[in-house]
Amino acid sequence: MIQALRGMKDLLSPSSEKYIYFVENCSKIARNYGFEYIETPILEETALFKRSVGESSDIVGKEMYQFTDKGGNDVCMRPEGTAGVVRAFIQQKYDKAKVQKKFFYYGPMFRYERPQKGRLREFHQFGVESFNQSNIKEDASIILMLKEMLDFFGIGYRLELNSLGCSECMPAYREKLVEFLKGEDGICEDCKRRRDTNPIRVLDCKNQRCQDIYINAPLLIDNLCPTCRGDFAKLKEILDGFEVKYIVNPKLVRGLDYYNKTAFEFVSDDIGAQSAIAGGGRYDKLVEYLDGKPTSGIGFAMGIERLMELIVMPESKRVGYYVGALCDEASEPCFELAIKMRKTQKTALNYDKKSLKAHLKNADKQNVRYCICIGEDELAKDKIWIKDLQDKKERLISRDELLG
RNA sequence: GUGAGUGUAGCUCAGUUGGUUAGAGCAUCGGGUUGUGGUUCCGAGGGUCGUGGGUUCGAUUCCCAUCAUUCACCCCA
Repeated sequence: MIQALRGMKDLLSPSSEKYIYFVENCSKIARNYGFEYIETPILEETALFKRSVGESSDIVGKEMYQFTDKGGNDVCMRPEGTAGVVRAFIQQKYDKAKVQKKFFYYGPMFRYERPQKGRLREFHQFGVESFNQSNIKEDASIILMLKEMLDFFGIGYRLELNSLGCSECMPAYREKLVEFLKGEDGICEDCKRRRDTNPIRVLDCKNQRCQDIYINAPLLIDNLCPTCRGDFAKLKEILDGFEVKYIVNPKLVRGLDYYNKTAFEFVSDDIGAQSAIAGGGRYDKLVEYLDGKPTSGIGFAMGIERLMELIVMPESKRVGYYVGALCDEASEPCFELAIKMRKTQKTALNYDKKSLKAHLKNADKQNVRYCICIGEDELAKDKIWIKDLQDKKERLISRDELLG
């Protein structure tokens, strides 16, 4: 038997219904905030991700679905959504036009990882990107929008906030941290490796011994330049004004290299170890890295599979019709009737002649509102038997009455 | 990539101290006298006990390998 590849899942009802419910409602909210739908290719040149996500990240280092296509191009299946949107932004020359643009997207992402709870090789994200909005109010409104989405679905979460600094303050801090780490030999092997590749990452190491050591580590939040410090204070002020609860986590780092300044993460305690349900932040240098004109950017992405674990669908009401024949002679009329009804109504049709009991059972199982049956009596009277499964009333009506 | 756990019916699982016809619940289908559902009662179908090898008179059970899957580390949404 051929089965789906490891870490790849088919999406069937009821999960598929939940997926649509999720993206439709998120899309609606995003549109209210002025975002427009964008779709970018799943396959992109490998260089795009190497330069945006960053070669130091594990995503690029070892998790990408990378291969050479038949034309000899080095290509990748996208591991995240931002890079492609930024590429499209530049390709449309919006950077040169200096226009403000807001996009939302959703779709599959690919990372070659070992699957576990909340982590698949093909997974789906819903994300937004906003360009040319350097005002800190945009950071705030994006967080407010994300909060609104999660609140809509009744999802519980914790919001963590940090500032990663900018090109003014970050490099100096990084050196300070590396200096601190040089004197600490008690840290774990992973942290020793990170010390060279991506020192900021040591701060969110899960090893308790490391964390004990890092209590004394310098924190970026204490080393911000005046602009970053001011913006971060302003952001907190706005969020306070809207009564958004958050905690400042000075050890929050984002996994992708392109982030600076505002960084945030929405975390849930109810879905296992992979607890980040949404994450994002500012990336004011990314457009330049990708050969565009200097353009600020900010966005976030949500892990749809992780969110779907937390969403409870509203109870579905009985809707539509079920049509079934009680005798062989009625099967043609039933077929024709159903086809006509389908022009205006959701109509389930059973091709087989069955007992009334069996049809009612089927109709009930399919959660339709009305069960229609045609048998010898109905054919003789040229009427249609219809029962409302909700209020249990039944009657005989004419064809025209039903279709009209 | 590392570690641990699990593979028995469509699903969730029981069971076999190694021995004849491997069980339950749910789901499916049929029926409970002549055409009435979602909560009933009765019945039926459905399993080469993940795959390959080894030990044994005999393996679904013990051993090894392999594959799949789950969880955790790593990483990240």
